[in-house]
Amino acid sequence: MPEGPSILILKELVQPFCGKKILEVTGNTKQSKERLLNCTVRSFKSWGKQFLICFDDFTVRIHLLLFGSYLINETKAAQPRLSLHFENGLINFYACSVKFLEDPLDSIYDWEADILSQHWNPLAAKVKLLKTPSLLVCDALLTQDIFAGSGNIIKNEVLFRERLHPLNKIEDLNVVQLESLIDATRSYAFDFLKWKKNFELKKHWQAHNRTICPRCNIAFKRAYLGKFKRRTFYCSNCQILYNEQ
DNA sequence: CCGGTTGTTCAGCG
DNA sequence: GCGCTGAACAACCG
Repeated sequence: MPEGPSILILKELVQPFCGKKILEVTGNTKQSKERLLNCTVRSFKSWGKQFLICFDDFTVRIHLLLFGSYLINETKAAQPRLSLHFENGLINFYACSVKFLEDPLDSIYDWEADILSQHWNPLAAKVKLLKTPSLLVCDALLTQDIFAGSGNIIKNEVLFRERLHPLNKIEDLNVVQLESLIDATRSYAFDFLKWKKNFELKKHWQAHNRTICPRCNIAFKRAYLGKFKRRTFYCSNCQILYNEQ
């Protein structure tokens, strides 16, 4: 379910509850959810994969992790982790992390790191990458401090588009390649968003979960690479490794 | 029915 | 304190 673009869709869908008071709170979260009763939602925000429900003096952070899901004005058999009831409907969150944030969001989040934000700052991303020259590109695209909202699908698709082998180090890319990688990540995230809204995301996957490279017609390599050891699909022919040591 | 996964955190260890 | 590893969490699909 949840890479950054999916959280943006969630944020859009809950807008009818912005400014509304919470009339009932249920769910199996261990957090003190009673606190939310009679509170008015001031805004919904997001940072990368994190969904933020903002109140006057605190924020609820929802992270869907790998298996989390939500339903709006619907229920299913599973017990919700957190359920918020409003006069005009309800939001159910399942299998997610729920956390109260007490500090101002500006002190917690670097909005410029969110690949989907209007505050996204590609130059800041470049500076961060240049400070971690030995970082593998496959790991860089999963590092939330640099590319908040990017996940394993975005990683595989961006590396394919950029014709970069996942085991390249940042220091082995020239500045043009580095800037192109940064721009391509944001650009693919918005393609992801558009396709996801149209329920056609998978149809557009070129590398992720694919077996044959659409450019070369040879078999994709499939391996668990980098410090994150996430599933990586790549073409050993057209995704180039610039420094094989 | 089992294996696998669009993710993160934490304990334990060297 | 750091980096690394493994475990834990947990739901749905094929």
